[in-house]
Amino acid sequence: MKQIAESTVRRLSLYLRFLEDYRRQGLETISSGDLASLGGMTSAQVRKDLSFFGSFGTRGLGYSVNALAHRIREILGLEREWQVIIVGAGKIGAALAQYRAFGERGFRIVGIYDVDPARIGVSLDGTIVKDQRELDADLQSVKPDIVLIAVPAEAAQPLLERVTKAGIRGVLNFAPTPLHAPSGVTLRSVDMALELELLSYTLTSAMA
Amino acid sequence: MKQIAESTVRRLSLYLRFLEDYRRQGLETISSGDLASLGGMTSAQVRKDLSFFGSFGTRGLGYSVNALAHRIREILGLEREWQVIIVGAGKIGAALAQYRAFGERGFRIVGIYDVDPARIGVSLDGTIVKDQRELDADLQSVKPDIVLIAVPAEAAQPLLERVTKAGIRGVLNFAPTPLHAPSGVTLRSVDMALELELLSYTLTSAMA
DNA sequence: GGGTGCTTGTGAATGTTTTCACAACTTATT
DNA sequence: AATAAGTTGTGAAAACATTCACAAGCACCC
Repeated sequence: MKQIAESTVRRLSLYLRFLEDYRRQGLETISSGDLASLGGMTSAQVRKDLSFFGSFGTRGLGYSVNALAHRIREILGLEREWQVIIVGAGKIGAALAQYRAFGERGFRIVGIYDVDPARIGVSLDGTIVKDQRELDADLQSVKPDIVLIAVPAEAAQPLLERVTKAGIRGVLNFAPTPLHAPSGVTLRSVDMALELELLSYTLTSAMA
Repeated sequence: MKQIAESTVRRLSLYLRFLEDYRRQGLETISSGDLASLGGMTSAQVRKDLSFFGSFGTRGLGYSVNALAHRIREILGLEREWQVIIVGAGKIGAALAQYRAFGERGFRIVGIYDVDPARIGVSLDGTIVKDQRELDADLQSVKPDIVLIAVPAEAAQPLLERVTKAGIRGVLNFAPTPLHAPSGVTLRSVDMALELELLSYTLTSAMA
């Protein structure tokens, strides 16, 4: 299949949330215009996004809320469960461990690791923090799908190399530093400081 | 000035980090090629990004590390201090309160608020969590520049309306829900669940 | 069963971002 | 002073993403 733009996939995730809202409200159909006004985009954009994956709607009527939600979940790979481990049990790691939105989407936290003896053994939302020396063995035995990096910036790149050598293919990095992953590994970064800088830029430009 | 693409500004933030690394290493000049290989982009991209804001380099030599870093800090609005408050003192709010990377960039946390009596009065990284009923008064007196939203999803939109009515122009939202801001307000969202879904999509497509 | 109103799906047009490619300029060298 | 090596800045081209605009299709009603 042709390469789909990240912006399209990002919107697909939003559509899914709106569909789930609609379902909770007991509504059975939704139009591209409804989705667009919820998400602040145009209806043409919604239809074009969906058209990359097929034709799911009914002309004159719109989309079946259930059918479209199911199809988007399939596209995004959310019909399965993903095994996730967190490395770093500081404040950010702890926040991730108890983050409800992950579990609701099928991301199951199966392990948390740290190097600090003061953190090892502590329970974070029901999961005991393990010694990071057990990480390699656990990567072999548990074979998680995704690793969340929540360690200090300087420890992030070595950790990335360690987990990719162990066969991990998906990494979400929360350390505020750009990382380089080998090809075949999908790396995304959530950089909160950078987001704040973007805000700073926009506020500064708006004032000038 | 012409509208600058968000992707360009995002890269500018990255360049600034690389420049700071270079400065720490005592290097005085850097080429677009150096910046590009650090950030995984092309040298033409780097030069084009910078060209939107002027000509800062010397042909044959490259860019002065100090001068370029200073200029990017100016562009991003990082030469001043920003007063930031956090609403929501749960795990995410607490993680944000102690996040070192904010302070290093001139974002100063001047208040944290929550509605939960169990959290009010607690010190988070030196700042005492205040009762959210004091928020409106403090917005008037402290006049912070930026609000970080770290409340549950269902409380996020009402809170956004409350702070924008009080004159807040910049908001960074961490609740996993799309928000709608009035025009004139800059809203950005960090949606960790959505990032994981993007990862899920890429991993799923790569397998197929 | 035909008409009306609404909504999709999609080529074409437009707008935006990235990449290319090279003249122009700087420094270093002989 | 002339040459060589290196790097910027930038128009033009290419690639990519969004918006337009409308034929096609479906549901509902009379």
